[in-house]
Amino acid sequence: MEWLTIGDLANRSGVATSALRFYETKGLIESERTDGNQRRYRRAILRRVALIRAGQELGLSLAELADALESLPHDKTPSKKDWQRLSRTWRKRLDGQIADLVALRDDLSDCIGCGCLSLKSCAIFNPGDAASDLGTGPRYLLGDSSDEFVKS
Amino acid sequence: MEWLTIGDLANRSGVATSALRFYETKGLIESERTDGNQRRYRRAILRRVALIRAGQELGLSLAELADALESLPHDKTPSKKDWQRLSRTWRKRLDGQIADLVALRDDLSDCIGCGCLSLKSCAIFNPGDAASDLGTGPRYLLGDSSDEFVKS
DNA sequence: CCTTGACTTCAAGTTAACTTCAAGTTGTAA
DNA sequence: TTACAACTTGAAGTTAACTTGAAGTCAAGG
Repeated sequence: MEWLTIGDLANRSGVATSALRFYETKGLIESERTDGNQRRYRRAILRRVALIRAGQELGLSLAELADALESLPHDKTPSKKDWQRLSRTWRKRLDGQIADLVALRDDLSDCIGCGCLSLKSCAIFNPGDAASDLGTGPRYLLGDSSDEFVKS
Repeated sequence: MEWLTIGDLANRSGVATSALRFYETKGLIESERTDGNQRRYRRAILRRVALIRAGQELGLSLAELADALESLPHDKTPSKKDWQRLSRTWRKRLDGQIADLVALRDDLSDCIGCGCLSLKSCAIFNPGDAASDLGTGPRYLLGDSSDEFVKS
């Protein structure tokens, strides 16, 4: 089995054929065509698809992945260097994500203890250090006069 | 300032007025109306909105949040008990998320070391324990004859 | 040769979480 | 009382990552 059909690739990778075609339109993968215009894939494509799924699990968008995979050879298995460069970058990203979540958890733990009866003193209600990469506007939740608390 | 207009709330919470109206259609928040049909919010709404944003940062969908906030009083500040129940649930969720990411990182670290020249032995390429909550289909990436590796 | 499953393209549909727009109404400061 | 910002609703638009459907073509076994 020198070449894989799109069905073969779908079975082997666990990714739907529709998704594979979609990836191709996005420039994430490439294919050769038969005389009858059907896609045929080199076997190295399996690794590439695996990388895409792994990257997605990391939270990368397809656009970011397209970018990251740009630097890898399309036609053959990436070299050790290729892979190390990529995996080190991804590891840093993971470290960051973990750190953010741990910080959030610590804040939340404090909150459980404090009963969280004041917006002013509660870290959860007062981001600023939090992961604000998705935010649209300012997130200042302070400034309330405190008489609205203490109610339990 | 007994009642907040939607503009006030937007400024204080950092959430756009359009989003606040949207939250209302989703049943996440409530409002009274003036004679002229404009929304007026109790000040306790601030905490509720803050909770929504905090929950989103945790990765909860608005639907899940609507569910979680169901159990909290709409009209007044939640009691210490209310809050502790919620925050403990969320903390568990966070713990899980962190554990998943740490596992992924450890796998990735191994990969950096190994140069990752074999799909068969690499944990990243062989999920199964990985967070498969987003997946659509099976994810078996094994079963390649090994002659496609060792290339660097 | 013929059947049938696998393949092709392109357009439109899906979900989440909003935003934007249009057209009209309200609230308030001067 | 008048100007004008802020408010109202409902519909449509946005982005990501795909899926689904329609209508037609290819490949391989019998």
